[in-house]
Amino acid sequence: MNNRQLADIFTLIANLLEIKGEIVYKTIAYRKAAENLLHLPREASDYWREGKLLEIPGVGKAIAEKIDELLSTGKLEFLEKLNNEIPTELATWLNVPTLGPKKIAMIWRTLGITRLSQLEAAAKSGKLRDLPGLGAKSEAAILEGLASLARRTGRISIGRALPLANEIVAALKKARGVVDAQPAGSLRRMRSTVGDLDILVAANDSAAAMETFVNLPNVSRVLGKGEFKSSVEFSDGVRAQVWAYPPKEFGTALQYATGSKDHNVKIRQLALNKGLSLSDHSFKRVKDGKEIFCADEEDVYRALGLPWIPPELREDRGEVEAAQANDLPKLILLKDLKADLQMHSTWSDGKLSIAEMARAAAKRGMKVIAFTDHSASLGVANGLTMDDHKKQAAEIKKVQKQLGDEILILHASEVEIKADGSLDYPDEFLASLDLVLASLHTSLRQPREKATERMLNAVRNPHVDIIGHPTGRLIPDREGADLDMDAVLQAAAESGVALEINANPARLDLDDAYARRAKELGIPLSINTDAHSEADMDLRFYGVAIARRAWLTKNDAINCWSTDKLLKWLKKRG
DNA sequence: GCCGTTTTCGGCCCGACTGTTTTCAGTCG
Repeated sequence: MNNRQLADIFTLIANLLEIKGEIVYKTIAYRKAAENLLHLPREASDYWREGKLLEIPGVGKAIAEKIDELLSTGKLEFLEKLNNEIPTELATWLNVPTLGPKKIAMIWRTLGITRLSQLEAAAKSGKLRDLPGLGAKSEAAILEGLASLARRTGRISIGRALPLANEIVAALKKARGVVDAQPAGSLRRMRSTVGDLDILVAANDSAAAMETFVNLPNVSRVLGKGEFKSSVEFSDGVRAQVWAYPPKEFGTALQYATGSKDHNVKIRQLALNKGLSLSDHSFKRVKDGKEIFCADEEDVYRALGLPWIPPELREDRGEVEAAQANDLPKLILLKDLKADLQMHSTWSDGKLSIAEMARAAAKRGMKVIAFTDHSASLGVANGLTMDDHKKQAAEIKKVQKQLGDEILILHASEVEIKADGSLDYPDEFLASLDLVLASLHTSLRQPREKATERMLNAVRNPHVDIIGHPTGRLIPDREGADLDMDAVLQAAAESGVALEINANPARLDLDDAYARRAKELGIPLSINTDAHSEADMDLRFYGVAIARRAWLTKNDAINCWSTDKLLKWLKKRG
C-alpha cells in the first residue's frame, strides 16, 4: 500500500466523519495526515518498518495504529464500522459545489438516498426545495453543481492555469480604480497543479474590478459577486475568484492569500509571539488593538523580523525556521540556466531541424544544448538506429561549424530503458555519445519491484549521465511508474547520475519534493525543456519554478554550470 | 485527532457571501 493509497483512505475517513457530524478538528486531523502522507518523500511503509510512523507530521498515536493495521492486514476495521454508519457514496457528494456535510447528512437522512444519480433525480423532481433550510434556489444550485462536476476535470496544470491567470490580471489592471492585481494561492507558489485561480486586486473602489471580472470572455457562470469578493466559472470548468482590498492592506492580503495554510499558521504564531494578531487586513497589537497596515508584502515579513520569503518556499517545509536563522537559500533564477540538455529535432519526433532548434536556443541565451532524439525501440517517435546516429552526428558537425562558438551542440540520445531494464543501445555505442539521457516511456504499469529494478539498472549504468523525467508521470492524466523512489535516490547518490526536472508543465518530473530530497543527498539535478518545438523552449520557466520549490540554488543544477565544468563532468562519467 | 521554546489540556483562522430566514446557518477559501 503506497502513500497515495493511504492518503486516499484517510481523506475518505475525514469526509465520512464530517458527514457524520464529528467535531471538525478531528476531520481536519485526518485531512492533514492524508496531505502529509501524499507529500512524504519516502514511503510510509519504510517509516513503518523502522517503527518511526510517529515521525510523520500529522500522524499521532491513533492514525499510526490505523496505518499499522492497513499495512499489516490491508484492511481497517474502523473504516468498515464507519461505512456501516455512513454510506461511502455520500463522500462523493462533497464534490458537488454548494453541498457541504450538513446538507448532505440532512438530505440523506430525510430522503434515504445515497447515490449522486438519486440526488439528481430528487432535484429534478422538485423534492429538495421543501426540505428544511433549502429552497428553490438551493435546488437549482445543486443541479448546476452536479452539471459543473460532470464538466470539471479536477486540478489543472500550472501550465494551463498561469497563462489564464495572467490574462485575468491584465484585464483587472485596466479596470477603473485598480492600483495593482496579482495572482495568489498555489498559483503564486507555483505548485505543479492548482485547483482554482486566486487573484488579488488592490483598489479603493472595487466595483469596476468586480464588474470587469464577472464579464470576462468565456465566463459561463457567476458563482458569486460582492464588493470584496467574486467568483466565476469559465466554460471549460476552471474556476477563479478575485478578492479586493484597499491598497494600504495589499501586503497583508497578498501574504494571506498566497498561503500555504500551514505557512500562514506559523507566521501568525510568530506574530502572536510579538503581541501582534495578523489577519488579511492588518496587524493588530493585542494590548491596545492598534492597527498596523502593510501595503507591501515585504513589510509583513519585516514586521516579524524576517527576510521576505519567496512564495515557492511557503509550504511549511522549514522555510520559516530558515528565515529566522537568516539562512534562506539563494534560489535559482531563470537567467542562471545556460544549458538545455534534452531536446528533439526532426530526426525523431521534433518539429524543427538541428539548425533551427540550435538558433532558437542561442536566441534564448543557451550556451550548450543536447539533441536527445529518441532511440530505436521507441517506434512511435521515429527512434534512431545506430546508423542514423552516424548521419545525425555529421549534420550536427556541419551546423556547429555554421554557428561557431555561439552555442555548443552535443550529440546525445534519449535512450529507452526497456521493460526488462536493459538499455536500447549497447554500452560501446553509449560511450561514443557526448551525453546519454535515459528515460522510461513504456510499460509504466509494472509492479513496483520490477519497475524499481528496471530504473536502478539505468541509474547504475556508468554511461548514463541523466535520468530523464524519472517517474514518467503526465499531469493531470497519468500517474508515474510505481517506483521505490527512496531506493532510486539512494542509488543515484551512489552512482553520481543526474536526475532531470523536466520543465514541461505536463511532466514537472521530478516534482519538488523528490528534487529537494535529491539535492539533500547531493544528487545533481538537470532542468531541461524536452523541447519538440521553439515554443517549448520557453517552458523552462516552469522547470525553474519547480527547482525553486525544491530549494535549489544555481550550484545544484548542472545546466547552470560553466561549459567547462559541465564538459569535465560529462567526460568523467564516461 | 494532533500538538507543545509560555500549554500534556485546550487550542486548532475567521470573514465574506448566499439563501432562507426574520437574526442565522451553511459553504467556501
